[in-house]
Amino acid sequence: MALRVYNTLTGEKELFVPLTPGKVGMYVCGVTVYDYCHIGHARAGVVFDIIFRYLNYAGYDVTYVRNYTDIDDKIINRANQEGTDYRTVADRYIQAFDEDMARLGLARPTVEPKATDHIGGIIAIIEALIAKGHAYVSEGDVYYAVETFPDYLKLSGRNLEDMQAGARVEVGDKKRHPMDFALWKGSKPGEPWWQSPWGEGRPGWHIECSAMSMEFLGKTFDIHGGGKDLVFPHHENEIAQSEAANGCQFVRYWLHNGFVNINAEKMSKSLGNFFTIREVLQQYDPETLRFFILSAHYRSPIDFSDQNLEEAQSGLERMYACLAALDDLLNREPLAVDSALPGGLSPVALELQERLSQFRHRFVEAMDDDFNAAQALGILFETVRIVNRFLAEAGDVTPFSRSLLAQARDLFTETGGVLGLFTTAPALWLERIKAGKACRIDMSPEEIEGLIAERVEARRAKNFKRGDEIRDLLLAKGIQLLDSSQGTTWNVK
RNA sequence: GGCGCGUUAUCCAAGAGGCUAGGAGCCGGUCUGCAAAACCGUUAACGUCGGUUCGAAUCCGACACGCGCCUCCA
Repeated sequence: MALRVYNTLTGEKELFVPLTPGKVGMYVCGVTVYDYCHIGHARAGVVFDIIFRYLNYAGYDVTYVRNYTDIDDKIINRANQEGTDYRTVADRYIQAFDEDMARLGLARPTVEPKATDHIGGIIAIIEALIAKGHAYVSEGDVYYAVETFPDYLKLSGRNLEDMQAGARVEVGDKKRHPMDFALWKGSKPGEPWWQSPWGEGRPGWHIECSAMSMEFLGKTFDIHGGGKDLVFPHHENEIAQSEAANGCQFVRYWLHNGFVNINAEKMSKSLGNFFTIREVLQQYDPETLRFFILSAHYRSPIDFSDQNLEEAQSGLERMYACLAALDDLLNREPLAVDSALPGGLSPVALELQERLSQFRHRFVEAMDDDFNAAQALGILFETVRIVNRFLAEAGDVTPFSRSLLAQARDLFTETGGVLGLFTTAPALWLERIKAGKACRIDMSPEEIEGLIAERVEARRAKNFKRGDEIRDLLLAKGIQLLDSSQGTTWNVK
């Protein structure tokens, strides 16, 4: 099997063939830095993170570019509101973005360019477009003339007439066609500006991505990604700019991730139904959020809700608990005698051996099918079950069973590396989850320990009534007692 | 209005002509003084109506419902 990806441009899954064998150039639209990132940004970040990781895993030498758009109307507006300058606003939210993405465990892209560091490249493309008759100057602004580019709207599969039918496009005097868009905007007093052949001004939205992708990846490159909402107008306009300026294909494979929904509706600023990443991370572990995102295919919509996050956490806990059990066992000394001759293996051991031998192949098959992480997680879960079964049956550890379990552990580490999971020592992670939940109760650990001690006494005296009373009392406060042969511990439900 | 996507069991969610997806839950078991937790086992589904086919969740058509883009958006 080979990697197949869904290409928005053709509307089909296609065999992935890079421009240069063994190498991949990938550009993903980052963010406009004027506010904190929300869960939608988290999804886009995580989705393209695992695409990046998987391409690396598959042996490609990947150049991954993810930009910051650090000059834009919204940034200027924000700066004006605060009585500061655009640079202060942009730098603040670049830093916030970096913090959020780091917490989500994203690998750093190869390059993370800023639009304002590429004004020269931007101006060069605009000049080329004007020279070729695709753009025109109008009162200090420069506009792209969409009618000069026959392929316009090929990505979103529309045509100019349909777009205008129900369109809410203002017909400005400055534009020749209502769909024309700004490449360069003349600056008003007090606004940031750069010197250009058309006077003082700043780039429009879209052109920065054409400039930065060309700078780092060339005129034609393999993968361009972003959220579905960028298909029109952003990516459509990028195509128009780059292909008209360079006279060659811009991007070979267009990949777009689906939205994050709240109650089956798109999360968006205008609807006011969004959660920032930092808000959510106050309540949920970052890896839980990542796991939640990976539990659905990247192109499908995903519904953000407490129930779904709780379920994600349960699932991830199940995996981590298995890993913790594995680690625990692997840290023990195996028996010297190797009783388990292959012919004498138990059915469970045989099944585990069989599963492990297929594991990598099945994982790759899932990921090769348009990065189907949800299916890959299913394979991990199946392996967890068989490992648990083996663990429950295995008495003493023999060198042979130990090698099987070590193999399982290595496979989890390997595939976890692709999915960005299992980055924490399992016992530590489980402990952290427990501690996080403990913050929600209104009882001190001392009080709890005191009651547990009383209950131990009562049970020793066969006063089960009192013992159960204490148990119920604690449970009512969300504290769950865990009795074991080693004694009683507790956690928060 | 134009263009596109989706509908899988109680819930979340893969799959895309014949092959156990998976998770959470329910139920049963192991454990326990009884429970809980943990682990194991188990259950059930393809929106409606037609069509193609030996065979349809899967392909085709119609319909219903939901959603998205067409304004800034990941």
